[in-house]
Amino acid sequence: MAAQIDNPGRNNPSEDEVLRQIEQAVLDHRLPPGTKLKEVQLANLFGVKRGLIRKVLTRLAHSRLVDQTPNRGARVAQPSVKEGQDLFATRRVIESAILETLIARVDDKTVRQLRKLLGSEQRAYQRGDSELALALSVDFHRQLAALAGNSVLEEYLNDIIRRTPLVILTHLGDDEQNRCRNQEHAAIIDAIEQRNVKNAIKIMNQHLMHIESKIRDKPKAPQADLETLLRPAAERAPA
Amino acid sequence: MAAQIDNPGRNNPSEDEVLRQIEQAVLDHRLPPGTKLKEVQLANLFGVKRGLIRKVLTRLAHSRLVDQTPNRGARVAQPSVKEGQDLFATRRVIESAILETLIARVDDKTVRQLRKLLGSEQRAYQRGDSELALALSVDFHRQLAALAGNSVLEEYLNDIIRRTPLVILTHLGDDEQNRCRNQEHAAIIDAIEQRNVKNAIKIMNQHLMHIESKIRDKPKAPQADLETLLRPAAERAPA
DNA sequence: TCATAAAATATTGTTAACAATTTTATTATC
DNA sequence: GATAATAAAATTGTTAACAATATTTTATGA
Repeated sequence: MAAQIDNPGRNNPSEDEVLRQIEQAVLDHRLPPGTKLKEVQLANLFGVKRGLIRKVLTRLAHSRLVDQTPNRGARVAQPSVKEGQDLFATRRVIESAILETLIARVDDKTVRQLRKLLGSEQRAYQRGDSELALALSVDFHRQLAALAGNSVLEEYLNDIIRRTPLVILTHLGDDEQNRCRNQEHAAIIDAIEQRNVKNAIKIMNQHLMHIESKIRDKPKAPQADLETLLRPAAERAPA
Repeated sequence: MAAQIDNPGRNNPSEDEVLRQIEQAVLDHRLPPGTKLKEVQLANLFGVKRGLIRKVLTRLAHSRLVDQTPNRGARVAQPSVKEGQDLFATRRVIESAILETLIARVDDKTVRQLRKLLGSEQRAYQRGDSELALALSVDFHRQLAALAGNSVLEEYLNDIIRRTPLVILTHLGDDEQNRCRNQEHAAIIDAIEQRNVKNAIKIMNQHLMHIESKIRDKPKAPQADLETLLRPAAERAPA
């Protein structure tokens, strides 16, 4: 776990700063779901007292990024398939509302801002800098929410953005196929520029569905019956 | 403040229980926005140690129900007008999505459940039991979310429900005019029964707009200029 | 009597110590 | 060598004491 947290022991970080760094480590896929978060270790890593870490873990648990079990400590959360599906479905609702709100108030400066961000994202992809590309693609969604100007929608979207990697990594793994498709960001900006709400929402939904549709219960391996289990090993079919 | 918290010193409540009781006091309009939440007092009231209260306050602050200022303690939050407007606008988005999801899966048993709840609510109104009526009208919305079956939407609606009284009490006061209109709950159930998504959403939006439209910046009193302020008192116009 | 400064009290923030529980390592037994 | 029991170590949970800060009360001077 130590390698996945920034080298933070330098300057006595605040509670908020520690919170942010752990969140960022989740977002960057550096802290996989299920990772045990030990208080003393974190306190040493960040150069803070254990009490501060306990506060941070409380907050992270309250946000569902972390599962806290009494006497067993904290782990990075592992959402169920159902929760993953619910999260993505809700994400479609929130992102659509953001687009609608944004388009009702958009101006040319806003569009230029978005295109500039898209440009950075595209260059990062071209350079093969996948860490930066990931960060910028996340920023794209954040920026839409910030520009829409509804602080509650923004808050919920940021919450969803923080939780999305947990779903993806838990159920699909860390594969570039499961990230934002960059060209869809461009198409969304085009639709925004054209003030075309319907089209923007349509593309956004496709954008999200390409990941969402893969989140489902995997077929369970057929359960061997008791008779099969009790047969001598030589007579069993290969597993 | 003591009178507004349940008599909780009896049985060593858990952290979650203390959290719930404070949330409920906000929801019941017993804890007005701006109320100072003193740690030692709360600890004595609930019969717990101060450390537990600090954890609860951290969680409440993280949920924006409470404002925590360093060295000055915690107060029940007082959302701005803008935040109130954003919250209601977001509520319309979330409630609409819940209705849509619910109607896609509704059966007769669900409709009966909702009608039963509505009946209790109507009887409370008729008896003039306004505390119970308030609680049941809140439960109506909660129930819609629970029955829709998307846990993330449910979570966000519950968050919104907890924060809504803060907006109303801060900006409109504790007036029965600013509560749910009971007949609109009935009309929403009718639309659900008819699987009429469009109509259900329309009524829900009207339901929320009757409060939302009152949340706005009040015109500021004209600011007296310096000349007026420096005139002898006898020559000043009445305030 | 009013305004200001000083003192006292209350409240919030932090900490290390200790208790309780869980996990890991070691030892004993078959 | 495998398993169970025991011991040791690690981790989480709780607490009271103390530090730091804010608020309230009291004293003093004009």
